[in-house]
Amino acid sequence: MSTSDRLIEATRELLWERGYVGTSPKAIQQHAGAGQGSMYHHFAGKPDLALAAIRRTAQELRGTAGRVLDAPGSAYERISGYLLRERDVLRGCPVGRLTMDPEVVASDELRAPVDETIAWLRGRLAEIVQEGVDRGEFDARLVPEDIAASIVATVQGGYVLARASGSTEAFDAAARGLLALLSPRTAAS
Amino acid sequence: MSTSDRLIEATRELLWERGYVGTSPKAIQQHAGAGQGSMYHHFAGKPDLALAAIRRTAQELRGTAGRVLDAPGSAYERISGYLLRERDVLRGCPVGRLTMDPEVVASDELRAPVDETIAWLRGRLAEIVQEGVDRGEFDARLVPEDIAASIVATVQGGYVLARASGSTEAFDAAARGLLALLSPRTAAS
DNA sequence: GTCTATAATCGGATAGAC
DNA sequence: GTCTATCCGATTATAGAC
Repeated sequence: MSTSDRLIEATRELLWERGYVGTSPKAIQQHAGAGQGSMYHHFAGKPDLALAAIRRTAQELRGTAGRVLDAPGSAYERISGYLLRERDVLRGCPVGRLTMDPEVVASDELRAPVDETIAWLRGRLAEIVQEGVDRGEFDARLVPEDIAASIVATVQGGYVLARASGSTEAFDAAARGLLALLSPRTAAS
Repeated sequence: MSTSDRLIEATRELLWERGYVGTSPKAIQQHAGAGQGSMYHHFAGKPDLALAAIRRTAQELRGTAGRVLDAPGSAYERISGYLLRERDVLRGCPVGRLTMDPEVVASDELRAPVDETIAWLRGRLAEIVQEGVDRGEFDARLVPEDIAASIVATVQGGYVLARASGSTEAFDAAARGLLALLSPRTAAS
């Protein structure tokens, strides 16, 4: 792995753990095993490095979520697969987390990959919900875009509940609750 | 308002806006119009002041949410009132936000009011869902604790979606989506 | 490409005068 | 109770040698 790569990876870790305001160039250099001169040779500064790290994290999330959502199965099964997929719940979402960072939100450049990733996820889930409606799995009165937003919000909020309590239990409860509401069996009661 | 109060209020604002790691004693003093000596006379330091601020914010949230949840009406109406109540969506939740702060989560003392507030909210919502089940408003197979977690997660995650896109639209979509799934009319399809 | 030196400002306080 | 002085390390770089 090149020095540049190690710097990006270290930044990804620290952004996930401590956010943008909580991450210093010095900490990045120590994690990457690189000196100051090295870091400023490869990147213009903290924002530049953060942008590279955020883009890579966003790309990775898209890949991981995409694979789950493209899996075979009914709409309900794929949504269930997304909600219940293995996660490092107590670490939170490496992308969603950035929305709580004042400097990320204040910068159009830093926020863009976050916005695009979440917009893509909502869009992909809306397509799947639409398929479910078309196949008669879900009530036709449901608005796919709204349900998609609820699904993504449940996951993002699930992280908040879990971190508040220090336990993954709340995340799982929120996911189960949403799935019960979405379940063809329950809804057809 | 006393100097002590002004310090707490300034800290509340800054914690909401920038989080714990992003808030410096100097910034607090400037916002409060107080000198350093003044701040360190009233509080032992940044963690002490933050604790007072977080407790006050938690208390206020409990009051506001409690009033909405204690309102008259069916279970669905009260949940709907909670989800759709007026909020400063793009600022996010002043309590939930703290769960993304590494130093808050690392401190049992600072995390406690956050944990208690969210646990209380989940409990109160679970009671309301249970009432809805008892009255036949909701499917009896629903697990009230799980649905309550989904409701709180939808709100907390709604803030994330809204801040990612820079628009309140996503929050509203997530709330509508969950309400549609919860709606006696839709569920009875 | 990487290293060390230097620097201005901030962070988070303590000490003591008033 | 509030103010000013002082302190030491961290932050976020830039400059120039190697």
